[in-house]
Amino acid sequence: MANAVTIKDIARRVGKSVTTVSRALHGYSDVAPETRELVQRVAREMGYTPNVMAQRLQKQRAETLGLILPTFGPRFSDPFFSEFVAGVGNQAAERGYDLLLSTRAPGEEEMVAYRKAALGRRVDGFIIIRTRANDERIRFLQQIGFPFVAFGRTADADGFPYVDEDGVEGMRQIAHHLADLGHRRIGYLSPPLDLMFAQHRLEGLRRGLAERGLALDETYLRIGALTEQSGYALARELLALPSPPTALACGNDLMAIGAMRAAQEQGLKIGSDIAISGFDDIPLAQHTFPPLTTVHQPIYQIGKRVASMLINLVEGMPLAERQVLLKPEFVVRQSTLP
Amino acid sequence: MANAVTIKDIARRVGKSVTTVSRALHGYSDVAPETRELVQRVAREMGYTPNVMAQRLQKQRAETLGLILPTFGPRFSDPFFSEFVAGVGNQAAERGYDLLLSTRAPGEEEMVAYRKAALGRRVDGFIIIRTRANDERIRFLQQIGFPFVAFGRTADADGFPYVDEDGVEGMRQIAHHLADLGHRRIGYLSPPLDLMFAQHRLEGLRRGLAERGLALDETYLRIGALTEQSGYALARELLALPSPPTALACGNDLMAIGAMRAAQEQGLKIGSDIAISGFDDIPLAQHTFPPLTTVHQPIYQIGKRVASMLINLVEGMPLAERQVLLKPEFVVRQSTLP
DNA sequence: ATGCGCTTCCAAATCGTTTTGGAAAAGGCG
DNA sequence: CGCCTTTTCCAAAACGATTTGGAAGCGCAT
Repeated sequence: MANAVTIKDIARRVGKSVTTVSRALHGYSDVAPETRELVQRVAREMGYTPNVMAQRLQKQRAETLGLILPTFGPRFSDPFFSEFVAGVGNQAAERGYDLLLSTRAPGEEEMVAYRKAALGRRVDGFIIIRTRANDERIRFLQQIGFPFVAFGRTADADGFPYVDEDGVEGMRQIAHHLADLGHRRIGYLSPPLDLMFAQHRLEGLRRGLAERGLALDETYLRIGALTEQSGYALARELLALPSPPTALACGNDLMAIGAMRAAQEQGLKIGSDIAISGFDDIPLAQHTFPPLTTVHQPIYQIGKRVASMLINLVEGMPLAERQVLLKPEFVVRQSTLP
Repeated sequence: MANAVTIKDIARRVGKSVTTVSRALHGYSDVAPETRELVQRVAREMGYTPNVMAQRLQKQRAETLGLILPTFGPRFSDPFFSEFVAGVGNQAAERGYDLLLSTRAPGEEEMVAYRKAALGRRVDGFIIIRTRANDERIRFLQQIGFPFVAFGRTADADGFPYVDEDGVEGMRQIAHHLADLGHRRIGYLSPPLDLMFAQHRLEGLRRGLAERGLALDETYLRIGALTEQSGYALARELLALPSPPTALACGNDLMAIGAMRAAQEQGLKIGSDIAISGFDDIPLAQHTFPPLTTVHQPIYQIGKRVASMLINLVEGMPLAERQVLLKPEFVVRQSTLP
């Protein structure tokens, strides 16, 4: 690795001070046009690239956004995350920011990671995802006054900036859909209820059913992890009941995929024998057999939007909207149709 | 955001020089035990956290690994990547490194991203994934002598450090498996052949079939993207042939999932009417219906390993093995069994 | 008293930028 | 010529840490 060209090298080469070189490179008006061009030419010739650490130290900004994915266990592979990360990353890049990524299971170590990154000024702000009803991460960042934008809300309607999709509304539509198809025994596989979106979706289901004069039968309610594995196991339980549900709503697409397998293993024809729905509309949802009825979340766009808001926040620009609640888009596919 | 505590503040508080404080905090032997303890106590009390940018500037190290995911289009969601990223990220964290993540479509902009991150010393080294037969990224990094470790190889067996799984061997086993089941009309959906692993897998298939006295019928060979979408479209083409294949090997699991849907839409029973295999063994492969026969890649472990090698490289430690070729593990599930 | 070796400390340089607060030179004008 | 502006430049400070190269103080042997 050849030794890097610094601004000092350029200064020596063109016979000017480092100040002048720096200002020339940034197009300040107090440097003569010829000097500016000379400096810029020489800089290009010498292959100068600014040392980012030095710039950051001086500017007192990390030009970096932090994103810590809450994951459990190594075999983590939520398609949801990759798309969100892509959105955040691209938006960040567009505005000259880096993306610092970690994965950490919720808990002690997770908080250490936040503390270190925030207090060591490794990042200028955080993006929080998978908000919890009572979210320690958010509490910490609020307490030290560190910038962040959340994808999701918390239980106490605090004033922090967020983007979220209206999960109540989304699941309400699924409830209507299933009820209108004539289903009366409707099961629900819920993600853990400390996750805020899980509460919203459950509430949406309840409300939607109530609006059709139905109530959620608690024997058909199961709570598990956000994985195919868990969806599979819980669906098997429900299908083994003496009078099993005829429709199965799932808290996310991954659980729905697991549920589909469970149903297919029992020889059920999905759509006609049993209706199954998901939530999120991951790319895969179009490619299950049959394709999955679900609620779309424009997750890539949300990633971009959250990143953009955070950068505005960090740079002290005004936020057009501090709190964004997106209308969900219900997508009917064959998995709920006879 | 309260103003940060610096080493200077501590120095003033304990009435010592910054040198002493710095050395006390790092446990140097030339500071009196009482001083050391005093300094450390005060540092804790004042909530001191070192400013990472300053440390990095001084140490001339970014303590950061770079990973640029090559992706096409926004709707990117390869479960493969998320797991790899988790492996890299966790290993990096364990050894005190950050992970700088971007996504960029192969091409001009991608190279700009590499150039900027490398020459601006934003990162200490790169992890290269999805190696191309003729890989510009690798050529560039070799040329400037910048540390990197690849997941995958290139066409010219250059001496750079890598970890890879033996795709030839993996696909050979699939070929044997399908041939031994009696299949004679075997189709193959290949990823683009500029991807090195696609070449290996195709070669493996050819070799495996040859070892059973068979040849790959070129009319059954289709090349497309690494997505369900593409697998679906190509499988439909093959199934529409006058005498369609009875087995379909796919270059990765995502393509296989698309192919499964195409087959199921035609009313074929997967396993008995048509055999379908994938490659990678993403978590989802266990949860398709029927579960997918595939070749396992310990992708999380590979991520950890690659990161670990890169850190060793960056820190000038010796590499136990510079080039690692893993034996693949063939996983038979129901998608190829009658 | 002198010299030597420890222990403990620190001023100053360094990393590579940006910014501050002038200063010198050049040109215009009475 | 003397004065005022404008243009063009730069020395030095700053960002927050680490490292280098001593120096001071002390006890002990000579």
